[in-house]
Amino acid sequence: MSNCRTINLDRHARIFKALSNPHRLEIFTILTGCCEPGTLCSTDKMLSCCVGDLDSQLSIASSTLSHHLKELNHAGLIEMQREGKQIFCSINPSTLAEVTALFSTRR
Amino acid sequence: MSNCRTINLDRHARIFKALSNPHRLEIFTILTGCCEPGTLCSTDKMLSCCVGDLDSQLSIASSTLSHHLKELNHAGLIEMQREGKQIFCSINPSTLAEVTALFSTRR
DNA sequence: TCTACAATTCGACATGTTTCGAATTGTAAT
DNA sequence: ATTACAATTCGAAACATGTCGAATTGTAGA
Repeated sequence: MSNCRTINLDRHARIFKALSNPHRLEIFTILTGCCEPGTLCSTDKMLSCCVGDLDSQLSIASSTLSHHLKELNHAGLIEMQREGKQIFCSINPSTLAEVTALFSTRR
Repeated sequence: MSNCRTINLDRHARIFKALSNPHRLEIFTILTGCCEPGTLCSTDKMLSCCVGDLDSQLSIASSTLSHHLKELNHAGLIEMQREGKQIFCSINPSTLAEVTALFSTRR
């Protein structure tokens, strides 16, 4: 029988928790380059930007931003890599695909 | 111009917060009748059940369950209606569609 | 090596969340 | 009315989260 429900429950809950804070959701939204549901806008915008770029858009302390980025990263939603003095953030496409699939199977 | 990002941010964050708790996510999963991502399983299962039905599957105090149901309800994810002594819960299809759309527009 | 810039870690505080048991409300049957 | 069942509300305790400023680490250039 085995409960197929409980297997990914904690993992998925962690992903949703990462998206449950308005600032983190905004970061996620900036990085996906997406605006309104139903629209594919800003297709030509950058899909990766450094921590400072995000900092200038968010009106929170940079230490707070750091904290949020770590949460998104630990949830597997974003990737971060250093380039010189800066650290660039981008969406982790496989996690995004996973969450998308999660919803597309529900009615 | 105008920031199209911030409009639904708080609302969507509230929805994700509702899904960020393993127990609430399990309730949501039970009510969608869905199991694993990528599969459309248990198509013939009930998509609505009463609070007691959920209670028997969750090993938490019924007062805690009540609390979680209220959160899901306030986030717009589920609907609840009394039938005699029982209260039946079901997925709110429009919110589910909204969240699904949210992800299907991101790359 | 000094300096400046980019970003993180640390400590502290206020606030919010999860959980329970006990008491309460609402509904229906005896 | 009384009883029994279904579910919620309440109050309290333990725990987690969001936020900041100050101090720290890491990187590159003068």
